[in-house]
Amino acid sequence: MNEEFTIGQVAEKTGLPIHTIRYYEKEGILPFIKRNESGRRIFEYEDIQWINLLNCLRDTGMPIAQLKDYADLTLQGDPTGEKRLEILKKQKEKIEEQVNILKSHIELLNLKMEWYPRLKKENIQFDHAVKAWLKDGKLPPEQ
Amino acid sequence: MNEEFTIGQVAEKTGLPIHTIRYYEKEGILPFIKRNESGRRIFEYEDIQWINLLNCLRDTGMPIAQLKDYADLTLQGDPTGEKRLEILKKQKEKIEEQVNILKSHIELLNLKMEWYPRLKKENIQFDHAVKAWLKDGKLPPEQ
DNA sequence: ACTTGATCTAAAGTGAACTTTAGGTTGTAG
DNA sequence: CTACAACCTAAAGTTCACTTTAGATCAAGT
Repeated sequence: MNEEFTIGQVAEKTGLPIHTIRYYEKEGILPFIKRNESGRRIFEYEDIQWINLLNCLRDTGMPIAQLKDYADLTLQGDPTGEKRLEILKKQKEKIEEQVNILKSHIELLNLKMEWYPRLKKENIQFDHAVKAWLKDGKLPPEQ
Repeated sequence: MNEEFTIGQVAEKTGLPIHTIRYYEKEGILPFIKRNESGRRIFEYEDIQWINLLNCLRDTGMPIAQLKDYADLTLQGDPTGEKRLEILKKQKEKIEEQVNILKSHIELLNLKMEWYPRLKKENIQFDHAVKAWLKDGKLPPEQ
């Protein structure tokens, strides 16, 4: 219980390089980390969870400056919960939208591949005209 | 039909700065753009769709070099459809996972906020111990 | 005590992705 | 015919997010 970790262990668990963890602390987005008597960083399990959240937000394009805002809110404690919730929800919606864009491109590619043999046989291009035929997403019957 | 656009119009429609569009072309990730007699770029509707896909992939962390690979596959035409599909699916799965991570953090925050008044009243910290009680995600009955 | 590996700080360096600058061409409106 | 906005290239500059370097301290094993 209340396990403690060194920076090296945290690097391994989170996939972040040691130097990046120190850099993040300097930027103020790891505001909870304690030190021992000789100045070495001590991480707890919650710090690892926090770093995982940072990783997630970074990987989806949130800049450090915004992470800093989020960290500052978190430092202000529970009363800022609603604001933080808002930020996370917005980010979630943003990346859900990206998922939808990707889905539609995936569908288009699938459609193209389904059409490809037919198009080749009939020597036509998969272009806007063809896409227009495809409103229902099905191949018309072969002539 | 078969509408054509200038770089300025495309910039407006896609949200990318004009200079970035030119930069993207130089990097080889806009391989379909034609020119008029005097060397100006001519964009079609499909080019705008392509840029939207690029934007989506970039916004979710795909580097230019990988976009270049994807563009090269696309240039090779329909036979590389499966490969491209694989790339898009992988990216989609990657960002769906990020959505899940965010969801779990959002839930935790919601939980904290639900608990906050109780914790304050009983003067306890929302910490590991508390989280341990919460396996079922519900508040225990008030004592 | 001595070596070795992990940690520390401060500061300089790097790579990717733009962004700006400089100087030139084009095309439409007055 | 001239102004002026929109376009062009090539090249230098900037920003962000690390990453590396240099030099010091600490902790465990022999």
